[in-house]
Parts: sequence; structure tokens; C-alpha cells
Amino acid sequence: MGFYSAHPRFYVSVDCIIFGFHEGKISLLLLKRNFEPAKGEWSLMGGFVQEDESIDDAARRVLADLTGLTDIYMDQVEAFGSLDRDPGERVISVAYYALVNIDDYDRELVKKHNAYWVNLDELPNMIFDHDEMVALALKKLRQKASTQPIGFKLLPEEFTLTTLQNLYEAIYGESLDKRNFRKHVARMDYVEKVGTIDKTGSKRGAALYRFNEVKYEETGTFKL
Amino acid sequence: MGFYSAHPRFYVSVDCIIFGFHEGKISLLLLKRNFEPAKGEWSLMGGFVQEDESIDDAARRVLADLTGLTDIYMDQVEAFGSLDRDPGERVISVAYYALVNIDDYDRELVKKHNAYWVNLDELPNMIFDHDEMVALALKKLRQKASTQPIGFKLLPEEFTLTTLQNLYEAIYGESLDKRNFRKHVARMDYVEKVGTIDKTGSKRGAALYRFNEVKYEETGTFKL
DNA sequence: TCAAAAGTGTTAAGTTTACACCCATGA
DNA sequence: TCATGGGTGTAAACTTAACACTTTTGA
Repeated sequence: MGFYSAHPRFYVSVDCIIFGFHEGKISLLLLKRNFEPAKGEWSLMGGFVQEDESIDDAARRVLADLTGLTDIYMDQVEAFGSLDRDPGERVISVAYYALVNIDDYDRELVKKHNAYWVNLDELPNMIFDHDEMVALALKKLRQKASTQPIGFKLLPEEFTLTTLQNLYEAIYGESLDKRNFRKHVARMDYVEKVGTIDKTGSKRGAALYRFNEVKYEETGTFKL
Repeated sequence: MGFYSAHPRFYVSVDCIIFGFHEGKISLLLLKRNFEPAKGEWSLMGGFVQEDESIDDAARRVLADLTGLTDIYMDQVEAFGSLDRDPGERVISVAYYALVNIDDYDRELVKKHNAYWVNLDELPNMIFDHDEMVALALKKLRQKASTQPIGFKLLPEEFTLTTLQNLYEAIYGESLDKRNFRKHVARMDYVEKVGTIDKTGSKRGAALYRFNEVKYEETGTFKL
């Protein structure tokens, strides 16, 4: 007999705000629900926490179920616990955001879940408090991305400086000065020129760079 | 019959990191537990979420139970959901921090709970993951206090500039330059000179100031 | 040859930091 | 009269912001 048996227990779920970056835009991976409750409406990917997993593990599992991706950067947004946030039954939900390389996900799984990448500035209304979760996740992402080198997690291994700048412009929702931006990046010696040229974005071609995590851990500070 | 009945349910609790400021030091209100589990050890004040209250409401209730204080600034830290964080039974806990004016609390209630104000840099080891909660709360407080005028919530209505500086030194854990600090504050026109003098801190006396919330909301930005 | 993206420095403005002395008062 | 905390300004270092032209190349 536990100490706590006098107290009520609750369903606890996790909801994942999955950020991707493609062609200069941030997108979210959203479900067009073909299941109850709220069938036919848009929502975040979520799932119930199970007995044998931490809430962090639940978030990773839910992300993997939808995308096939493991070892993905995730950060907790916060817990949402209004009485009526889920009109069906009371559920306390913990929101997490994930940063994925949008080229890597498992298209079959995503299709099976009836999920789509939706551009940040074309988001539909979502069920429950999912809009609020997204808004707060974005705020946290902006905050964190400005002081920690997590933006690279949205990019492929190798990227051009123009792509990197487009990424940060998309995250902050404002345009940045090209020369000032490149000056900043030049000071980060953990952003290394690979030596190869990417010709897909322009005739002239642009130098490819790579984020060296080890070098960053040793010495780096980050600010963009 | 709900949609979710196949899923497990969990005890959900809230734990409160209660910050106060007194004589140049930040303190936390901690319980020396005279109840199970972990009787005899230090812990945060906590409580189980009930059926009829949101998690935010639960946090407010728990704070009020211990201090008698209502309408207090609280901010969620995050949800803690490791499998074994509570060695008794599985409990998912949501941590909140509160900023209280340390002169205002109900001493009877605090005594009844066997709680004490403990200086931040003399914290005992606490049960479960409460140390981790405090560390994260402090990090969030520092972050937030540097960009939003929440520090005033730790002070009485009227305060001297020296007190205000001591507060921010305590929050950041570093000393600040007096002249630079006062230059900053002078630019905040929502920090108003009351016109009266506080003679308790020095023979000469120091001008009293007040934070004008309305004026801040209209126009203000904050950065310290 | 020209359109399109890549790449490159300088200057002014603003912000941050460092620093030391006089003032008013009660004991 | 003196010990104590209150109050005040300036200059140097650094950071941020604004700004425009040349290069390369494939079509």
C-alpha cells in the first residue's frame, strides 16, 4: 500500500512540436487526425506516457513513432494542465520540441500517420491547447537558438553560409545583414569550411561548412 | 467510457521553489519534513494535484498552504518525470518557482509546517530531485530577472537603490558597479522616486523608490 | 552577356566597463 | 569628528549596425 493512495491519478501525455527547415522556411510536422478524438482536425503528434518510461522517453518514443528518428535533440517546453484542455477527459500534457533534419525522416511512417510538414506562417488552427504549445515552443526555440548552437541540428552535416543565414532569419522571423552575419560566423572557429563547393544553389557555387561539436565543447561560446 | 481508458494514470504533484530576499541574501523556504516519506530530511513544499484544479492552481494552493500568500508571482520551471524520482511510488512532479516578499508570509503556518528560510548558498541536500529543481529554477529566475522586471516582486513596495542593487547582485551571484547600476535604473522612468527618505540603512538616509507597474506596461523595456 | 547568388571592410553609433571622490548624518 | 553608507560623471574599449560593390559561372 503506497503513501499516496488517497490522491487522484491522471492521464499524462506528451505532445511534440517537431521543427524542420527546408528551402528557407521553418515547418512543423502536424497530424491531420484520422482518429478520435477530434477526427479531421489538425494536431501535434502526441501519446500517453506509459508505466515503464520517463516523460522524456515518452517524448522520444512518440517522435520515433512518427518519424523513425532516434537520437534527436528534444527540449521540454512545459507541462500543460488546465482542467478542460482536453474536452474528452482530463489529461495533463507535457510539450516537447524537437529539431530534426527535414531530409531524414521516414516518409512511410509519416504518411501512415497522415502527417504533413506545414510552414510556420501557414499554421492551421489546432485542437486543444496545441496552438499555445507551439507558440511557447517557438519562443523557447528562439531564446535557446540565440545562445546555444542548436540551430545546426536543423541542417544537414554540410551547409552553406547562405543556408545558415536563412535558417536564423527563419527562426527569428527577421532578416539579418549578410556581412555582419558572416563576420559573426567567422569568429566561430568551430564552424569549419569543409573545402568543397555546393553548386546546387548558384552558378558560382558556395563554400560548404560543418559544425564541429567537439571543438565547440572544448572552447566555444555562441551568440547569434 | 473514455477514449483513454487503456492508458495508465499517474500521481501528479507540484513542488514550489519559494524565493525570498532578506538582508542582501536570497533564501528559499524549505521543509524539514516531519512526515513520511523521507521524514527528517529537507525538501521543497509540494502537494498532489487534485481532480478539480489545474496544475497552476495546485501550485498556488500549495504556496498558500505554506505561506498564507495569494496573488503571488509564480512561473513553471518544468515537469520532472523520471521513473524513480520518488523512490516510494511513481509521481510526476511539476516544479514552480514563486517570488515572495519575505516580510509578508504567515509565520504560524510556516512554523506549523516546520519550514525555514534557508540561504541560497547554504542549501542542504534535499530529497528526490529537489536539488535539480532548485538549480533549474534559479537558472530560469536569472534568465527572466535580467529581461523582465520581476525582481521587484521580491522587494517591499518602497525600496532604496542600494537594496535594489543588492537584490540583483544576489540573483546573479556577482557584484555590480554602483554607478553603472544607478545609470541603468535612472533610465527606467517606471522606477519612481517616492520622495521620502529611508533612514534605517544609514545615517544620511537613502531615497525611496517604487516600481510603477502601470507605467512599465505602457512603455517600458527592462534590462539589467 | 547577363542574371543570380557568393563573397568581402569600413565607419559611425551605441553600449559596456572601469574607476574615485564628496556628501550628509548620527553617534 | 569621524565612520558609514549615499550619491555622482567621464573616458576608453568594445560591440552593433548600416551600408555597396566585385566575383564567378551557367544558361
